[in-house]
Amino acid sequence: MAVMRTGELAARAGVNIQTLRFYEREGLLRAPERTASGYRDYDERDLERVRFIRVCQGLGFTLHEIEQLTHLHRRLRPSGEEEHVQPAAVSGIVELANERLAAINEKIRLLTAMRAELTALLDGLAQQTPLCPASR
Amino acid sequence: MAVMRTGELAARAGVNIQTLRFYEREGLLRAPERTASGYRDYDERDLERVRFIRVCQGLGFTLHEIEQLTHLHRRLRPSGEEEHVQPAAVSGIVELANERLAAINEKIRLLTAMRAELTALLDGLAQQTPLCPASR
DNA sequence: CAGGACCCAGTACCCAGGTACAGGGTGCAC
DNA sequence: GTGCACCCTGTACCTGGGTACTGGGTCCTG
Repeated sequence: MAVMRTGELAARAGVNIQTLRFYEREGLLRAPERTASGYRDYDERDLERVRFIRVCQGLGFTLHEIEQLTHLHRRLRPSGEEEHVQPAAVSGIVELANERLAAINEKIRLLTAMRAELTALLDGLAQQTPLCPASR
Repeated sequence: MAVMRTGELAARAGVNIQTLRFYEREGLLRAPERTASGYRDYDERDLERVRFIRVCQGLGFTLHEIEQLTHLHRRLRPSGEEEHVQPAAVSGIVELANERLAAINEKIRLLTAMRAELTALLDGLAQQTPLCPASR
């Protein structure tokens, strides 16, 4: 099970094969299992991961920030009881999470303002342009 | 009036002087007036412009997209009557504007989802961690 | 009128994030 | 048992977006 080779993952995620190897080298993507002959064997979670990376990039996060963000998810995720977060590390994690949250909120704020402005401009144009395009 | 040289603009916008010249070369920033001795002379609008560019970059737009976005603003702006938009060009502009608007909405959607997820994770952690950090 | 803080153009360089190429090994269909 | 589509590692290269360096001019202050 879980048979997905680089070519397929690349195609489904819409990235270049070389990009996957690049992400792996950079530590953004886990090193997957290998078949007996050394072929990488990915699963659906890897696909989700690559898509997540691309979405984040489109939102203006750097690869480094994306790594941090993922790290956060891993540390905060309630993944059963075994890997309970040590209290000592909590405050640092929460701090980082709040920082990231603030960055996200700021982006939303700026985008919302941009949207409002662009919408207003379009509305203004609609008013200025007569409904019947032939008139005058 | 309107005396602001490269050094001041760069400092106020928080960018390198070379970056301003780069933006000018790339057509993102208008070529400003020059003093008799050839010094660039910027005004407040240029400062706004540079800040806008940086904000957009932080939101994941490329310089090319930012150029388009600005172009849109210039074409749509109700800047008095003299520069009335020709009906022929309207449909293309509106189309581009709607495209940009869709991109903005998508970014907002994705960021909002990320925020929700991160917030949920933090809430989960708060519950899992007892209020009194010393207990157990 | 000299010195330091600024500006100019031109060109070379740098970093992040990929992308391509070379030289070789699988795997399976015919 | 060979052809073709795929995979491997390693290394070189490319693009976007800057940044630095060189060799010179300006402007103001002491």
